Amino acid sequence: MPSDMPPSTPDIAPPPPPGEERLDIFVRKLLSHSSLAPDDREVLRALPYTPRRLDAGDYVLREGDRPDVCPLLLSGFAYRHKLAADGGRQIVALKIPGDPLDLQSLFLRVADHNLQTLTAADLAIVPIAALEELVKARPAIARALLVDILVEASIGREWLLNIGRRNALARLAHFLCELVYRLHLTAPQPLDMIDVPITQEQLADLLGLTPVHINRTLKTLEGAGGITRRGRRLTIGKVEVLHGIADYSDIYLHRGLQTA
Amino acid sequence: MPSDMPPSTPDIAPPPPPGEERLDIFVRKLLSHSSLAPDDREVLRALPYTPRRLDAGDYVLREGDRPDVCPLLLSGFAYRHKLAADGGRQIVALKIPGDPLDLQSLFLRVADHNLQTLTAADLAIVPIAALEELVKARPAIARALLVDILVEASIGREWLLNIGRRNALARLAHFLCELVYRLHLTAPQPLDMIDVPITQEQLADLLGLTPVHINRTLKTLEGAGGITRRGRRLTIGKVEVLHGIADYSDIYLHRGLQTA
DNA sequence: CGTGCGGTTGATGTAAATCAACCCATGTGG
DNA sequence: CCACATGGGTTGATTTACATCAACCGCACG
Repeated sequence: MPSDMPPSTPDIAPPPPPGEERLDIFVRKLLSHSSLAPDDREVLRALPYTPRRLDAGDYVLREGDRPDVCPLLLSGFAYRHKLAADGGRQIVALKIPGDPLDLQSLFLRVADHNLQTLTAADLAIVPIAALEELVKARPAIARALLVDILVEASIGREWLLNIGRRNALARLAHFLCELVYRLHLTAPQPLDMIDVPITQEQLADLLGLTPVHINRTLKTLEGAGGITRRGRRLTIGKVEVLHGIADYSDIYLHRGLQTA
Repeated sequence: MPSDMPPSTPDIAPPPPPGEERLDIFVRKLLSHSSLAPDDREVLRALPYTPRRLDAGDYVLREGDRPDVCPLLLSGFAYRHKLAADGGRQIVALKIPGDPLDLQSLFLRVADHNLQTLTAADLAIVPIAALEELVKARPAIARALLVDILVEASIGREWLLNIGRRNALARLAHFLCELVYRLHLTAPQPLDMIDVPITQEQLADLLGLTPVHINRTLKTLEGAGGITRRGRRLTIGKVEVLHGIADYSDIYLHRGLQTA
């Protein structure tokens, strides 16, 4: 049953790094917006956890759950989503490698949304007690985790603008831009040709559109040179092109040591 | 210049309570989602602040600002908004009496959105130092403030669902429902006939629609019995009607002592 | 007593939804 | 190894919810 080649969605996750450095990507994510002293980083990397491998589409958390652990996303993608009464679905957040998946459950009793993997994914399940201890003992770490929460909220506000006020083409380009920039946060090397392992239906749920319309919009975006597609594979081409179409500015990501 | 009768928008704010109990509504807001010991409440109520009266439409904060104080909203309404390149505007949060307006600036250096009053409003400007001291000395207060941030984020996710996946009528009804419930948090008495002091253009920017379409949607919502209008005055009638139209559930508000 | 902002209304336009096929790759079971 | 099922993806025809454009109205206030 545990297979390195998950069936449906192509596994874009890089192979899990060897040995004891697996939480490093999480630390790098925090460093993208907060500064942490070397010993703080060390303590974070030494957090106890149990690894967990999920297939594409597995649920991490369901609305109404009362979770008691804190999962970190080490590889693969995941997303939060909510359902309307008529069956409509809205993806309200996309999580990438390095992101903590459920900090809020440390403080809110019941989950207000669903959390599902987009691709096969590796999680690190951290016991809450360990995290709480760190938060108590290490103000800088507590602050970094809080900033991470605030940045996710800021991204949510930008999504509201995107969905509420931009047309399909700009919406799509904006999302792809954001994806490039966010992936760049934990991957210092230049990221030009990014493979986006997302289905057209998922893109639709993410952007408040229809799969059919996503299909057509992808085509015109390809015509404009922003992306290239071969079969089911969507890769980002010229980020500058997306920029122009998307009216993109990344201050809302609060990159760099933006901590006040 | 300081006048008790602001010019343009009708002042829905109740007259500021007398004497030293002005921060009480802020404490009640926190108590709506967190439990605080009597002495914690007392300390909060005793926070130092300078009162500030704003007219409708005044800016509290602009995108790019580096604020160094923490304003609380004691009376009146305010909202956060972001602008698109084509001039489109999206309101991304509505703040009601009792809400802290800018906790995030304690932790993020630059503001990622604009913050503007909707009506005339009374603020309490709390020096950051005082708040930081409380947060350090009182874990329960720190936790309550964090939960407040998390609940706002949860509301933002619900707005994404609302704007991304519901039609104009449901969207409008959902927003009005939320408003009733949130006002109820700090006002224990039953709230049936609520006056909503919001312009149709602002409603449009809030829901990702056009003023014209808001106008027509209001008319059909009135026809359905959800609201009543006399001239420029919009008041909420039957909340149950709105419920039915809006597909509303309030778990996302995390009411009650939901702290984990 | 104008002036202006916000509201109202109708006519028209259009971006995106819906409906309905059909295609193609992959996986599966006979 | 083929038959078939399945889940995306693609494409065209049609519909529709909402936007846009353009008046006009009416209260508030200066």
